[in-house]
Amino acid sequence: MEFDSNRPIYLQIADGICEQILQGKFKPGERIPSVREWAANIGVNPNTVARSYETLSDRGIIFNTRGIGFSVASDALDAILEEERRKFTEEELPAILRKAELLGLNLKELF
Amino acid sequence: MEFDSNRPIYLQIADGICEQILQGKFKPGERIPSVREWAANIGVNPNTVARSYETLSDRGIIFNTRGIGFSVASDALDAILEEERRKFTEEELPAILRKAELLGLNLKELF
Amino acid sequence: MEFDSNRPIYLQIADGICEQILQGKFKPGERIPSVREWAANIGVNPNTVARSYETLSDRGIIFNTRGIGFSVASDALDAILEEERRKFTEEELPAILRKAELLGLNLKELF
Amino acid sequence: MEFDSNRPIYLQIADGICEQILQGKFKPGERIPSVREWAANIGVNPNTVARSYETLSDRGIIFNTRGIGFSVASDALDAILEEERRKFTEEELPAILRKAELLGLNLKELF
DNA sequence: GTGGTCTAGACCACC
DNA sequence: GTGGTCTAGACCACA
Repeated sequence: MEFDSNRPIYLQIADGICEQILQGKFKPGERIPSVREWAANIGVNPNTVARSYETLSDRGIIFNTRGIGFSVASDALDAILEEERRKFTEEELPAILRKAELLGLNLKELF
Repeated sequence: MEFDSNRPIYLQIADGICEQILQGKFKPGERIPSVREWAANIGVNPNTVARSYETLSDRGIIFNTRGIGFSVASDALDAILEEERRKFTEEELPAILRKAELLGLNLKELF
Repeated sequence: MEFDSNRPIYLQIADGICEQILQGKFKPGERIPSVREWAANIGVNPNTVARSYETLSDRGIIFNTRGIGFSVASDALDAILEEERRKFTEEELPAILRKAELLGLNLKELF
Repeated sequence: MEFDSNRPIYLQIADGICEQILQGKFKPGERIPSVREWAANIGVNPNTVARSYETLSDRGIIFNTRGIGFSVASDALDAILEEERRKFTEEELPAILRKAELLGLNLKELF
């Protein structure tokens, strides 16, 4: 697996998990691979994957069962989409609109 | 001045200067404030501003005259616009459109 | 059965058994369910329940008879109450009162 | 500095910082010691202190200025008290009341 | 087996 | 100088 060096690996791993959830490869309620397994799989240090899982857990997308491992939360899909929509409408879209105006580009023409 | 902690301050400062050039506050051929002056103005370490000026200089937007300071290049506006328009239409806009579709958001409604 | 992830499950199970003894659901001298049975009942690994029983056994609340299983000790109620009351009045209550004062909360109002 | 082995060191460090803020030793807006400095001071690995600072940052109690270090948030005191009050009234107090009832203790007498 | 914590030490971007 | 990230490897509690 390859990573973009401009973004922390642990976040890119988390992104990847989210994507797999959105694509239905990891389903709500199901276990995801263990930290060690996934780390070996993608060739990074287990601590790095642990950090990815921890952030996903904080965001309510996966949860940990002691001694068992991490599983996809039942509302993971909603949580992810909700997160993304918020970021999009509150941050990315306004930024793009502002920039288009600054550059004198007419967005409607570009569609 | 406030900064987004997700992006290096020196780049945000450079962005700000580009914006002021686009808005006509700094005109081609004119000097811009000294590193020290600008740093004091926005409450930042002079090294940071120096780095901003350096990157702008690398991009041909400003230039340095020994003993004088930095001035706006004669073709600064074109340089900025060309650079930004390319990035915008080739990278940012397609990415945004793809994402909007992925999230099931209707862009036209959001305008 | 649901568990608080901040406290080991085996201790939470032990707490539950103590409670049932205090409530009279498990009476002194009577057998309690086997490790396997109880584990299946609450959906937990038998090892975990075994550990719960072990700690209760150490505290003199239940005892093991070879070939029979675990039973509630004759003085289990006293043992539990004595243990808990001491911990409560000497440790927990003073801590709570101290904290309430520190936070500027009036306990009497909160009842 | 000594630590209770039943609680992660990084959380105990965070607790200590909160206490110092409550006591006015670290004031809102002021810098707190750097990660490395504090780590050397209390004799733990810098990574451990970094984790403490990170959790405090997530909780809005301190904030990071790039290249400068961490400082106490302006509303740190409120944030801490708010956190503690919530934990107290929603978790600790109900637990204590429930336990008192189970033990047959009359709380009002104990005051 | 699982994840959680901690250490040691490295490299990096940024100020 | 600062913190952020990553690796390597250890030990532990828990299931």
